[in-house]
Amino acid sequence: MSQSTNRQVTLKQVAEAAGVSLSTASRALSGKAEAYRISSTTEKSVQAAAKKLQFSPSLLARSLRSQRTKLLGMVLPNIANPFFAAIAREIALVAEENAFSVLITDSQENSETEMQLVEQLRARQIEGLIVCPVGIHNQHLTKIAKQKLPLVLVDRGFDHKDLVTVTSDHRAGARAATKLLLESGHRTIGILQGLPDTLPNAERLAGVREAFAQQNIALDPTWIAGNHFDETSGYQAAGKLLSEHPEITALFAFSNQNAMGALRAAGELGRTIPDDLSLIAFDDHPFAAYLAAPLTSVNQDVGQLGRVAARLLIEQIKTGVLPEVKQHRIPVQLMNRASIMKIG
Amino acid sequence: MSQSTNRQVTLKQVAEAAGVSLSTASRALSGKAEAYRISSTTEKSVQAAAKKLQFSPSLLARSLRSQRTKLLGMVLPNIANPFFAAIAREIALVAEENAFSVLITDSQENSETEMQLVEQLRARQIEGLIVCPVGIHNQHLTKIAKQKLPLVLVDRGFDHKDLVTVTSDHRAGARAATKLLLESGHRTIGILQGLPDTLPNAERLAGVREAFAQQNIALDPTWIAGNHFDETSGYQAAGKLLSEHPEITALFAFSNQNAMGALRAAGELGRTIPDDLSLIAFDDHPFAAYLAAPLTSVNQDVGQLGRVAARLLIEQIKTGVLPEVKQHRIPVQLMNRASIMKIG
DNA sequence: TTAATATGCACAATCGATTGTGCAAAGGGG
DNA sequence: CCCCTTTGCACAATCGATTGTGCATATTAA
Repeated sequence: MSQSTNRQVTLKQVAEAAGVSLSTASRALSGKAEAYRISSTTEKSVQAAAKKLQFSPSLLARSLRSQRTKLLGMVLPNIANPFFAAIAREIALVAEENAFSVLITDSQENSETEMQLVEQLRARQIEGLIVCPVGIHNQHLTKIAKQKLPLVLVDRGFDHKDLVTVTSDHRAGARAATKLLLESGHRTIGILQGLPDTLPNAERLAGVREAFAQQNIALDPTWIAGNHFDETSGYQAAGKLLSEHPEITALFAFSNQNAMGALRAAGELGRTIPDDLSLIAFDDHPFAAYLAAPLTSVNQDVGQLGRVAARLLIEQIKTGVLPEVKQHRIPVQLMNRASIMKIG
Repeated sequence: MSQSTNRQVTLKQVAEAAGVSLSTASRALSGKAEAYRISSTTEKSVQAAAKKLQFSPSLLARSLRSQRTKLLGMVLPNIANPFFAAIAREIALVAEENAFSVLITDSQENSETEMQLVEQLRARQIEGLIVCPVGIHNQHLTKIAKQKLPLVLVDRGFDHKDLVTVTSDHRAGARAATKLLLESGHRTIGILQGLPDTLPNAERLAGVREAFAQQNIALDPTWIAGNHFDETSGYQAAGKLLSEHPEITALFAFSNQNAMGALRAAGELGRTIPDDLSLIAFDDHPFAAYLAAPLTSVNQDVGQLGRVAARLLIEQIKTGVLPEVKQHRIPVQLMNRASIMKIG
């Protein structure tokens, strides 16, 4: 007897099968029998009917009535990027534990698209929103926050005190990485930066500058190149820096994709790592240890990044109030492998 | 004048602001003015009111009434795996183009979890479902299909004629990879397999056997080891094979994670690639070209995998009928790099 | 035996939209 | 000038659940 009903089983059918009213059926199934004085006989017969009919309540209807969708929205610049994918995963898992579902969307690193996606998600009555912003504009996000929709920013934040934000400690990471290069004797260091004007990029640059300042060494602004966190930018910036400044002995890539581009450029220019060129990167990567020169990198704790963000959001939804601490910095870890050579 | 209303703007408010009834407002905003003989004066005043109030219709209410949620469900074994993340991305983008949103969930490679997630998604009244099955059980999926919920399987399918499935041509890929090893002179080849009893694994094994048979060479079953597509399985299987069969000159890893494990094991056993050991892997990877020995691999077309699946699903939803062709095989590509050494 | 309380459940409103139908007022033909 | 058609819009049901309230019947107390 295979049942191939297309149509959903509704509460009404369950109620009829059990010979009770809609309201009684609803209460019997949602554990409110006692509170509404439904006899346990009735309660059980409703439950039996529900089981027999394989009743599964429409979350759509429930959400409309209760004004609670148990839906979370998420906007990422690129789902396929392992870094964001890992964050998405943690968030999805924490959400699942709390009976939330997650609508995951991809802004394609485009601020316009990001805004549209945010609006679409709002139209779906999400209860909370997690965004890894492209990082250029933020009016649409402050607007969301003003309208009291719980919001958490991850990875890329803004210099905005009221927005709940979870980021890695970009500055400390960049400082540590730069310090390592300087202590290894490097004096001319090329910086492959990501998207300018974003907070992570600015903070990483600040970290670099701090490390230089601490050692009383000058940082030449022309050693900085790049305009995106992607492979192409890394490739072009590395090519430019290495040809314009042959004296460069080390590169600091601001993302693992930038590092990939640098590897490609270095290969084409005949410079092998670490012998002819040292390389350090922000963002660890599963394969980093197996590269021709195992890549020394600043490891972001993506798991923690995602979990903290998810918890902050869900807490906000449950309590209805903003967390006291708005800015959360997750420590990073320097993975010292073998892509840096001591010189001098 | 910053408006910080928490409450949603509803159609009712728009109707009142424009001085018309709910039904008129609805029709004026959904382009049905002409069909229902709403004067263009009225139409415009409603639209103006909607704009002024920043009205955005509740998709929840609309969905309940129209029985169309514009929601897709997706279940992946591991969102953080770049392979699945890339598929997810393509699907999300195609969905977006067609005004669908996607609920993405993570089964954690667990068949039980997968079934639960499928049920949860159904409760949300999704209009279609894409699953990359863990691959062990399929009753819950055939049941879905029987109930006429559009369903597409990606990557891992089942030997089930009625389920719409999009997979890489595992068999041809494995055959090509094996053929390459054999033609390079390797005769003792270790196979690092993935999850046994799954279709991709079975098909890849079949491809391996075909290649051996074509060259009239015997394949010793004890050369096959491994029980998962993850790094640990690759590590353990490689360790086992290399110690039990020191005569092995080449490994064929059935996933890039298996390959990572193999790299680790080989490193610990002091065998360098490709000099002391050749390696080929299923699944390309962004970093594969930069490994110590640039990894020769069978490249799956993840973009195509995702796009074809998404289109098949949406087509199914729109037309209401199953596609004529149910089994779709996406060609794979052999990326010949430098992890294989010719011998003999 | 009667009034007061407790028990058990149904009625109906509601969430926010969509849509079939009905009823006025305006316009046109004879 | 009257009847009929068209124009323009409102009323009310509906999707599938949740929930406040009200009304019987059963039980207990006096």
